[in-house]
Amino acid sequence: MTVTRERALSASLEDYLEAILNLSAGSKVARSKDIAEVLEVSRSSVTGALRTLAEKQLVNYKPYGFITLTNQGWAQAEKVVRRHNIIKSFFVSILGVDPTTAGKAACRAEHALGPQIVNRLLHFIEFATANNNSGLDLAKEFTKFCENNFDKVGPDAGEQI
Amino acid sequence: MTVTRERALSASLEDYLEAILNLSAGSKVARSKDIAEVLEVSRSSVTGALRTLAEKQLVNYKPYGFITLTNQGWAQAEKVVRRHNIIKSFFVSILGVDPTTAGKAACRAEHALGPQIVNRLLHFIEFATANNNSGLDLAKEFTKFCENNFDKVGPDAGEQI
DNA sequence: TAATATAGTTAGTCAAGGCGAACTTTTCAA
DNA sequence: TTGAAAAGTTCGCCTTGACTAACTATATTA
Repeated sequence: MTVTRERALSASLEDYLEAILNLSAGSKVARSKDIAEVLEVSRSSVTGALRTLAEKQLVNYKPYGFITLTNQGWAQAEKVVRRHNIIKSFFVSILGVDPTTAGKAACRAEHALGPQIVNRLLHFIEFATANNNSGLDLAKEFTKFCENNFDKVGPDAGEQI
Repeated sequence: MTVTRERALSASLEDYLEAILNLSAGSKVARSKDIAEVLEVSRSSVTGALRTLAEKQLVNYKPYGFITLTNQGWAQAEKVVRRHNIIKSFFVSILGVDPTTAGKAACRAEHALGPQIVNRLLHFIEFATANNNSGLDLAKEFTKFCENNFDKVGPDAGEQI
């Protein structure tokens, strides 16, 4: 049996994969320039990352050619996106954080939280939804609780962390 | 008014500060060797980090001398520790994650989650506690929910993220 | 107190991941 | 169809943060 040693991707490379997947989904083709724009990185940095990802067989890439994800790369990218969505969803729908802040935080946290915790977050969302259906809206209760106890002076007043 | 431009600390430097605070709290003095041990890093890396932190006036450091936190460094370190504890606490007491996994994840996530979200997590813990007192034990309910829906085959079976 | 073990530092190296400037390819409009 | 403009690449450089090996300072103990 041939074992391909695949080391865990760095946060940075995961970001590139994620961006490529998102761009591919949107417009069918991921252009180097757009990746740079999305990740707020120079075009030359993108080239470097693409070379690395190609070495790892995660993207099909030849200079001046099209950029596509390999099957392996697609799978990896989907995992990242999935993690991202679960985390963001938790922030928004349970914690009541605004989508923009939640998205940015998810971007960073998606590289920090392992499968067990992400799974638990997912379950928790499901739990809240189930509870919601059976009468208790957890998110709403929490929001009310925050309003009563912390938000008296205004939205998110008194942040001192 | 003199403004000291203090750039945000890198994750790595935050880790050093945190380790120094924890060691100081435990044994009154943080030794270079112990920092290396805690962070699983070479002694020379510690020296390098201490030099950087000293430049930023966050530690009092002279070669071969004692290592202590400045007031500023102490304040920063406490923020990091506070963030860490809130996040870990959420993982353990709400999500029901084991303390070891939770601690490691908190270590990584504490650099990724901003004040708003950490605050919300803290509030959520308080919310759960308040609810707990008034009859509904959220954490217990969630655990039950997980057991009923996901843990049928064993603890954390079916992790596919 | 001298010898040695331990702690700490220095110097040199490396890899990752960024950048800008200059160059090459491709595209598109006149 | 040709010549700019846009897109992409290459090159050289920088920073961060880690490492090892070799050195120096401090502590300990016989």
